[in-house]
Amino acid sequence: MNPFRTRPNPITDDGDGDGFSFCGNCAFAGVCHAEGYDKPALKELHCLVQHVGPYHAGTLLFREGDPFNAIAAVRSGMVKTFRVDAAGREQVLGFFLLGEIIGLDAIHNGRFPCNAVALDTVSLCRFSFPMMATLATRMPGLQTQLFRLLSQDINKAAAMAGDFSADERMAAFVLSISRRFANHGFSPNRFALSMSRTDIGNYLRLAAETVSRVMRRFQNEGLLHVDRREFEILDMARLQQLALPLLRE
Amino acid sequence: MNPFRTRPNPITDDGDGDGFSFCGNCAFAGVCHAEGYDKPALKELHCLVQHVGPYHAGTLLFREGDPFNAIAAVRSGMVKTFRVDAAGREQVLGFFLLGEIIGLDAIHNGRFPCNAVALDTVSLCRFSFPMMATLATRMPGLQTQLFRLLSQDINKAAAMAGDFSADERMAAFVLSISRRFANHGFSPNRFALSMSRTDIGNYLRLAAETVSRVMRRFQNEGLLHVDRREFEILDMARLQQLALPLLRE
DNA sequence: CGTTCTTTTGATAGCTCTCAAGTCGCGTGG
DNA sequence: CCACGCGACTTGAGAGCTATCAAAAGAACG
Repeated sequence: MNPFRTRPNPITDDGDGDGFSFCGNCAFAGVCHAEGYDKPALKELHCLVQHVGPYHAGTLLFREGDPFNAIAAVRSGMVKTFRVDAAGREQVLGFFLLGEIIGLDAIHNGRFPCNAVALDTVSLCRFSFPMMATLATRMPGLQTQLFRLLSQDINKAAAMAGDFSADERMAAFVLSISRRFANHGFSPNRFALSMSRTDIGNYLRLAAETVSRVMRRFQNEGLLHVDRREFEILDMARLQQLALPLLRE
Repeated sequence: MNPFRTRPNPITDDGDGDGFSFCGNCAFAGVCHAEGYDKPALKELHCLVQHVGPYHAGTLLFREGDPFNAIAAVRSGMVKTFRVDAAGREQVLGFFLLGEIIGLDAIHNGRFPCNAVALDTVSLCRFSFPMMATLATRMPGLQTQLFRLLSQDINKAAAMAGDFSADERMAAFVLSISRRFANHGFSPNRFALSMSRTDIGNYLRLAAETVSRVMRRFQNEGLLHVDRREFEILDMARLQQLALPLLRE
């Protein structure tokens, strides 16, 4: 049920004859390059990776309160993490794209503070966190990268906590997705999202109707073109200007 | 100027004949107890501590963009971290009380993403972060605690990012302060804050006037008594109920 | 080709902000 | 000791942004 608890598959090669190739997209790629692919420690890092999935859209990857054993990097697809409050309203904490790390917020209590669901077909790289922490002891670069990733998530969460207008939030959201796609060699101007308007709204703390209205206005003003869940950015500069209060990197 | 960059004082005993006594309030206290006070590694941890301060109210401890060298634990007083956006509006990221760790959000970029100011007379324990990371390599308990503290800050920031009413935010704020004081043996029902209404508003993403109005209503409803900056909680249960959507620990 | 979910669009209400004025506390100086 | 002045805080009135409610249009699914 919970792929973070089980060990469904042994490590499998991606089938392209190079077991390391997929790693170029991973948040730990920098560690690998810094250490050099030939070091024994790096082999250990790869040894504790488990490829899990694919999971189809809607699969619950873990549930709030589940014991925390592992973090995971997205190998393909998109993941949404969220909580449901007593009133039944859903709070989306984050969307996770290729290479991004899920589960860092679970370290604190040893339990996941949120649920995670696959938004489309998702494959993950699962890292046992106790093993990773032990390895980080002998691999300072890995420790540093873990600290950085954790620290980065603090900043991401803090950015969302500011009080910004619907326009600012929407612009920042579209830009953030654009940049994260671009980081992996995809077009920064055209991309498809897997989440619903409701998901976007719950993430941005806006009603789904407001998301729809802001998008409409952005289209009317020539900022972007939206066709269902496919986005095209038409005026990157103005989007950046709008998102300025919210984005800083 | 920036106490996080300089080394004003060598370690000094608190004057009570026990150099470790102040540590009971520190976020790293758990590490010390777990490791045992006699271990050499623990001595090293204490060796990299620098007592800095006191700083008087209003002193800028670091500034957005300053290079990051060290984290710090609050030894006495209260600290506010904040950013100022292009429009000149101040966003308060956090208030730091006795024993709480400042600067974890700076690891990511190697620069402080925010400013920090003393709200009253403040003393700190400064920890060189590079040295601490190195030490964490030989001291798994310290590494674990650092991971935990970072992860905790993600959750704190995420909690602030939800869309909650002014009442919920205010109740959660008062309760949070109360609990943090209580953790150090102070009364959970009576405490004095060092920050202004404006600071509270900028932290809770509310106008200062709204903070004032909510407090007035809380007083009228018998939830608490407020005299200038002194607070007394009169109905803990109802406050907790109000804060429920926001607080979870 | 109907069913269902998502998305859009419109009308209205509500929460909080903004602007403005007044009050209070406190330090300064007469 | 008291008057003054400044900053913090409170209180009120009105506006604005976004949420909510409602309904229709559109895509996806079998």
